Amino acid sequence: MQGKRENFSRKRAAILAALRGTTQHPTAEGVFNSLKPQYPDLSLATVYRNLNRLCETGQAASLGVIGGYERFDGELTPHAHLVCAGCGRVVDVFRGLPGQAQLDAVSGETGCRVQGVSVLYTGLCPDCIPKEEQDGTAEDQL
Amino acid sequence: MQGKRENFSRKRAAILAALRGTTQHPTAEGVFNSLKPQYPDLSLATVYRNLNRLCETGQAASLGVIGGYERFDGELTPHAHLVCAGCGRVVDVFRGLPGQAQLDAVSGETGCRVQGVSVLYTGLCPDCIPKEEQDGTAEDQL
DNA sequence: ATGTGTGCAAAGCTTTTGCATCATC
DNA sequence: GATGATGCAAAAGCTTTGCACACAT
Repeated sequence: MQGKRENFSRKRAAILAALRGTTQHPTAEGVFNSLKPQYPDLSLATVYRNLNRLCETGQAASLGVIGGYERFDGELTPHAHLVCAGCGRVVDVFRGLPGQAQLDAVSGETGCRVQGVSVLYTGLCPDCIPKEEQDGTAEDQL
Repeated sequence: MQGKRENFSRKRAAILAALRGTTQHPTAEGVFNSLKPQYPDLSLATVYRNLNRLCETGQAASLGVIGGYERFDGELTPHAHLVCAGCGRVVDVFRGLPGQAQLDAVSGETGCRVQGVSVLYTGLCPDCIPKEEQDGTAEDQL
């Protein structure tokens, strides 16, 4: 009642803010956990509902299912991602996207109208490279 | 008794053959359905088990989860894919992969050791382009 | 005989949904 | 009051797993 409209849903705004405030590409449960302290009555269903809604309205994006969980992203600039095989972390990659020439090549090869691309690299993040180099100690750390 | 070993598992061989004999990137259930007539006692669990095993042993590949289902591929040549937004079909794309220069750029930008890439285009296949152009009739055909 | 592969059914897990309630305007 | 958002719990849906039995060498 401050004269300003409450932004419709405080929790939806918080979910979007949580997404924008991290580069971790969290899962629904990750978002839920990060918000739970501040919103003790938050429900996982609400997080799912709003995450989907934010994606539909173009305010957020989904990376798709990685390792069994759908991961979400608040960064709207076109970019690729790299999943670390060691720790599962997902890092942003701004240089690994196909250029217009490649999109044209795809159109030409397939006869399809290309609308978008999603590029997912696999590799080892800087933290996990040394672990891998020592030996096979880097099996399963979260 | 033919002197030759039975290839260990006839059903596993059939599953791999089914994968290699199509460019449809089927789901587990798709493989199951295509083999069921010939192997009436085939179980979906067997398909899942062998599909996973074939991927682990490098004889097949997984495209990841697309539209809720994991899709599999018997084509081992590195290539990208395009998912048609109209009909859901997945078509092979052999020209849309990042080159070594891009991989190096990713390494340089992120400090990660790049091991692989998976590229997924979105668009409209030749069959669905006209449908889209007429009007919005192309909502939900399988 | 021994080790694998398989069918069946149950369990697992993430995500969605129904419904009653609560908040917002 | 009407519309939209939420919590809770149940349902849904794909995939995995346990176990007993069958098959291959």
